[in-house]
Amino acid sequence: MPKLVDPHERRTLLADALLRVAAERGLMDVSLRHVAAEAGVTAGMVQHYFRTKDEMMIFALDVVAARVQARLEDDPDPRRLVRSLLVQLLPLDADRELEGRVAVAYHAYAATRPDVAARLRQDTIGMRAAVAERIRAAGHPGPLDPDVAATGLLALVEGLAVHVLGGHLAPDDALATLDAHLDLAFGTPVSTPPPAARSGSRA
Amino acid sequence: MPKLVDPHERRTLLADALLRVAAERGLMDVSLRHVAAEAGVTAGMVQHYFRTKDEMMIFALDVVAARVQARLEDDPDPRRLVRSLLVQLLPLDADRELEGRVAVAYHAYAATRPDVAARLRQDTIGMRAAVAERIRAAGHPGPLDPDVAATGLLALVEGLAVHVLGGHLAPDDALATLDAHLDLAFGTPVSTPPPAARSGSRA
DNA sequence: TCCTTCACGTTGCAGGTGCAACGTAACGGA
DNA sequence: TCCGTTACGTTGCACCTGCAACGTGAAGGA
Repeated sequence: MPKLVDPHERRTLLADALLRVAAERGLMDVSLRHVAAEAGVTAGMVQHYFRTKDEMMIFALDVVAARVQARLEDDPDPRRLVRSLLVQLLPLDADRELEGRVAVAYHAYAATRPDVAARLRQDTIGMRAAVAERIRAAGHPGPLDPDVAATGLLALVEGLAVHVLGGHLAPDDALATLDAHLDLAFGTPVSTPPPAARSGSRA
Repeated sequence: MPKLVDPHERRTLLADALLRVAAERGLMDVSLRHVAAEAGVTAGMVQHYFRTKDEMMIFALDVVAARVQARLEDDPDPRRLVRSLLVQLLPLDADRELEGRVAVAYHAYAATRPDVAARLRQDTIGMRAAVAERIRAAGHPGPLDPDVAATGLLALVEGLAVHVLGGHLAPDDALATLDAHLDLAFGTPVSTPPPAARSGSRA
């Protein structure tokens, strides 16, 4: 065998280019040629590593899912673990913002591609179960059923992410909202720092 | 002047066709020709009523916003009003499911079109202010600051809608989650009906 | 009756799309 | 040294895209 190239590395390189294009110009602008240009390679090479465009899109989704998973460091404290899991789904820094834009784009994309939808669903359901389990493990039952609380937290971060990405909400407010709901989910006393100047009437 | 045609009616007809295409096949499949075919007219007529594709997209967004607004009936009870506002953002029936798919698609689209983003932002901020005001009007302070609660509720329904649309969550569970959080926001006793069989391990 | 004005329909174009087919250079085992 | 395999690069094709340009029929005021 010649050339000895790690295919997975190449595919990951291309997936990164795709994610950059998707985040900056939207999924509608993701084409073989744009991805190739972004990666600095020819369109032919992209075709060499992905037989079809859909295959490339799904691989890119796998890449981000794996990275989110990898960023999770084990924490003995259930609430801290859940919080770190949820916080990294919010677009609080430049990297998460890119991933957030990609996520929104993929949710729209999933509406027409059943296999993409299945992939997203699997991730969501897994996280929900994990969150519910940690809430139960925490021991202090709050006002919410753990399953309801987990469902709510997952949906909440999803919505907060969308609102922050759209510029509807300041990142700090998103974080404060998340923490307040974490308090409720974990049955700890609510300690909402006074919201800065959130009025809603000045726009 | 000949032919006497109501332009707004025609544009709305085309916008409806666009919304159907967007909901069923995704925003990537929204093209002048597809919209025209869905509406049963020629592409030339579409061009006659919208000088550019973007103009058509934004008009369609205005149409749904106006409809959501129009469906709101005044209710003296703050909580009932907020609930009816939020419930209609969930894809609980076929019509709302179409609108939900459109909304997700537009959120992705807004990432690249600043004017679309501005339109969405305006709606979100308006609703947030309205919800916060009603929570305050209700009188029984709950565990959450009204602004935080309003922000949370809006983000929650956004996320719940995404999860229901993706098949990650059953509509009933979404509704139960919303009601539980409404209880918290309005400071009323939590009355979560026992969740049916929400396990998360059966998918 | 004419003739302007509106409401479309038709045609065409330059560019982009996914993808198949084919070419080729280089490495490594035989 | 030969030769098969791998890793690309190149070319081409059928199709779709938004949009401009132009054509046409009818309605209604003059």
